Amino acid sequence: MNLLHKIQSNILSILKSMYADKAFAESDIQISPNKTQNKGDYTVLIFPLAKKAGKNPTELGNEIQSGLKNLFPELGFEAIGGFLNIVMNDQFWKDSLEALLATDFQKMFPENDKTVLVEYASPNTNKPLHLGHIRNILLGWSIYRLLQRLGYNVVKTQVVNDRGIAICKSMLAWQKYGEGRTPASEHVKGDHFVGEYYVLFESKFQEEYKQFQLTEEGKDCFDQRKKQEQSEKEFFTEYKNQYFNNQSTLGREARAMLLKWEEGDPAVRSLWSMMNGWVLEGFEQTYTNLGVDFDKVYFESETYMLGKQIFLENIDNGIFYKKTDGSVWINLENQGLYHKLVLRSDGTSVYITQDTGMADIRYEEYQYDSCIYVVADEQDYHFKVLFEICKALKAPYADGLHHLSYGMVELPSGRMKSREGTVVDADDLIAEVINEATKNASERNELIDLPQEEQNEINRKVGMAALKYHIIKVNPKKKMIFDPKESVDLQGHTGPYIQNAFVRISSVLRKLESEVTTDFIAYNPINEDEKELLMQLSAYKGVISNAAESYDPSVLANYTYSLAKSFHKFYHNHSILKAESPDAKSFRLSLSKVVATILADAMHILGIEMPEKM
RNA sequence: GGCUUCGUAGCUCAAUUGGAUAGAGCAUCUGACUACGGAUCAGAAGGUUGCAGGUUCGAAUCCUGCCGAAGUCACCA
Repeated sequence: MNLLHKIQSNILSILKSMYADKAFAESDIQISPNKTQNKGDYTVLIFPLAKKAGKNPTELGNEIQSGLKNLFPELGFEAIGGFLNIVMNDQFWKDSLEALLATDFQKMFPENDKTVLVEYASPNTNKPLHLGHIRNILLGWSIYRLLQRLGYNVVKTQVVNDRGIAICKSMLAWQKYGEGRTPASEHVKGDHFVGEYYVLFESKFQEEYKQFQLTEEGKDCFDQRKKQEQSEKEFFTEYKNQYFNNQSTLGREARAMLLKWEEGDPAVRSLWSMMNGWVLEGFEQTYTNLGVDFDKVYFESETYMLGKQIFLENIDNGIFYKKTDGSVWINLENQGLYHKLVLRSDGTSVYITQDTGMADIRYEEYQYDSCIYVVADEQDYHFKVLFEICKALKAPYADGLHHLSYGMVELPSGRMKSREGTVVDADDLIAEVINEATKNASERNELIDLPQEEQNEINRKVGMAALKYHIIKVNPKKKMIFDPKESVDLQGHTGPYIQNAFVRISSVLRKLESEVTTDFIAYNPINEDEKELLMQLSAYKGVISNAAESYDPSVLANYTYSLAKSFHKFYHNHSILKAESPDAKSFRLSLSKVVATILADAMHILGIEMPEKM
């Protein structure tokens, strides 16, 4: 048993013997690292215990202290106010290091037979991926790795929105103006190629709309429908969707195409599958660059009609109700929500219909215990409704559904808007950070002797670490302000800073002629920097479970930085290879090895690779 | 307007889930390579944790009320 744990259970026995009637439990006794200037490595919080015992904290602290002094004469204790500080001895630190050396971090947690689905990415096939997708993807990926580490069987899925009016817009634009061009003929990545036609459609539509505004019809429209005090500009901005749906030629053509698609028209279907193929190929390349993949991909074109049946079957039993116009609803007022439409009056489905059906077929396929939807917080309400619907249906998976809601990514100038062209493209960003890393590498001379291919690989790892770490270090719940300038930073609280700690250790280990041994019995005293490292290393397991259980990879990211920081400090203050004694050398080498192992492991969970040199 | 979330250094983020003197990085200023990699280290400066109450041994964290920001409340996705 670990010494800390032993102290904890002895405090419990002391309390039990003194206050037999109070029912103390081990969980009442909180021991945390001491971060103050006061003497002591760890601190026992006396206040909660004093409250339960009905005793003055100072007195109780002294009582516990004298009890522990007898049991652990080799340790130091100091009771200050409501805190009891403990000074560990060198043996404790050496035992900690040996325990760490013996740990297989891959197997810290026992396997369990539970299955978790993680849904992330989920793009539309009319535009390339952007910065928002990157945050989503990095979150999904690290949650997958975290839960996997906790012993779950994790299935990575995405739902591709590959149908609907938006998709038809780019198809129509290509048909009208594409002149047979392809991604191959233009040497453009498929998703960007199709995205250009989506943008082209929008601009052609805007042209048409502007023309319309100058016609008699347009002017009449403004005069008849404008609200009081509304300017022409304001009116037409607001009226745009109505114009698209009721008057626009392009709008009519796009809707006609959607209708043909739904009827299964062979020409439209083949155009559709060709263009979607281009986009998906482009996505695949971006996923590869981001280092992520999926076990199962669902296409909305195959699932959008699901769910309808479920609602129709549950009208008679009163879960859903039908209005006179034929639309189907559910009343969620008792859950603090509103009435929600689940089927249109014409019998077609809405988004929530499809999501309900999706939850169902996935359950049939995987019998999952839990399903995590990684989706931005603008859809919080949607998921509340969805989960309540599943509960109302008494679905066996209803209690396992979880929305991992994350804040949207904004630029220093505000929210990204495709109309204003302020969307940060994923591929561009990736290229930029790698470029920046390459530029930086060429300014120093560490890689100069390596083959070009190897240099490229290292620069890629460093650039991607900068980008990924910059995003994943922020608490998912919070919206984040993404400054492109800061994202390519390679110094300070960044991914490359952490990689550099690993690189330094790798470099030290390379210089070593013999194996690292664990002969450090005679090493003392353990210095403060070493203690600091050992405390952090011992906390690793707790950090992992904390991050996984709160669905928050940023916990792990920040831990990794703090560990790297402690290492840099240690490295600066103490010589490893030229340590004062063989035992000191072997202690520091062992310590460094564990630091490298944990840094690499933690970063791996976050989807960040470690180079040996940089 | 209803509901939800968020306001911490000039900027971007932390704070062991209610614990001791609120910590990092960037930017600014100063110092450290004849040390195992300076993408590093040490230091200075920077704060009424939006405001006002309350709860208690103790509050950035919990409660109430204001102020401010964002999201959402579609027969959109």
